[in-house]
Amino acid sequence: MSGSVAAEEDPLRLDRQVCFPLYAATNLINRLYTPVLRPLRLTYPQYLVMLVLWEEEPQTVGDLGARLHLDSGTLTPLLKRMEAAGLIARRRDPRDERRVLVTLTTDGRDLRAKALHVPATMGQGYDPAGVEELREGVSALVAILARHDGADKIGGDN
Amino acid sequence: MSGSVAAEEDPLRLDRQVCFPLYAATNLINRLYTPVLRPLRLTYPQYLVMLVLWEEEPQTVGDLGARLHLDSGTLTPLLKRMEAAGLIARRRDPRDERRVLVTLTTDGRDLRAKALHVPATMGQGYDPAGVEELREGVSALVAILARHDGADKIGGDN
DNA sequence: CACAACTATATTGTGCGCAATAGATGTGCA
DNA sequence: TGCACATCTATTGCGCACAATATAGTTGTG
Repeated sequence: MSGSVAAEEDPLRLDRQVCFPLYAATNLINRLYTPVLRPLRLTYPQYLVMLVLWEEEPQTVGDLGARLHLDSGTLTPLLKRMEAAGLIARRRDPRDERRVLVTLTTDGRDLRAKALHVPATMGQGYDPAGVEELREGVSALVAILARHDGADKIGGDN
Repeated sequence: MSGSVAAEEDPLRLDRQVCFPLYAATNLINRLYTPVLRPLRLTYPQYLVMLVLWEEEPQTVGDLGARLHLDSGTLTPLLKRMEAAGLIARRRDPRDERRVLVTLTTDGRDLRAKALHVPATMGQGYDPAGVEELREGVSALVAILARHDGADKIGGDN
């Protein structure tokens, strides 16, 4: 290769990437959640929707998308599967027929009790302080990324 | 909600989750990479495969999977698309016909020059020290998660 | 040599995730 | 009032991501 020291700073090396560990961690976490969520008959994204609905009800598809950073192309079929599973109900908002209100069924509300152990089960064996630090760091990144997401439709350089 | 102070420590609150910001960041990043990688005719996972191959060649499907934490169910069709795009070649290892060796084509090697700007483009506007700190934190998490991943097939408690 | 156990990749089926687009409803403004 | 424009959800097409399974190849043991 080149003899220059600066050439050693190869920006394309996999272990220089920030995004790759995030990508890998997400895949690995998803894989670890799967067996824990299987008894609840939930996938990880469905679990996230339940977390949001357990906090507040009803929510529109747009509300859920804003909270989870997902769009209708992802949420509509996912919510239909959850509706078919009897966890939620979907109906048009009579005050604004463009909106779809998502509410929990009794089964959906009852499922919360069975989910209470999930965070503890998943968090087992990790240093709580380290995890909290990581959560804050990644959350800050999400806040920045979310500002850029879709921003180019409007302003430009925010 | 409840009057109890302990009840406020709801483990199911979305903003208590560590995994959700990781999930959201990954989706947001993927969305931001898409327009940058489009001129290279690469998706983000395909870009990761190219990063690995630009570092070393040839690699088996298993090598790529170990490096990226993906299995053949994901890689096989992805690699076939990259082969159809003329970026890589796949052939059975004559020394061990079970293995498939993945190599770059000339086009694949040449693409590296066009990819050199990608890290700088994506990293624009971020504090390098903060990014590096985050990278180390998430990488450490990946290392831990990877130990658990598939470990239950063998030992049990690592 | 036989043959069971193991390894590596491929296939199948399901569920995201998103860009692009469509279609229906609401809003503002002349 | 009428009509352009914006908003909200749904649909389509494609590419992951993975569990479960299948298939082909290799190795170890007798």
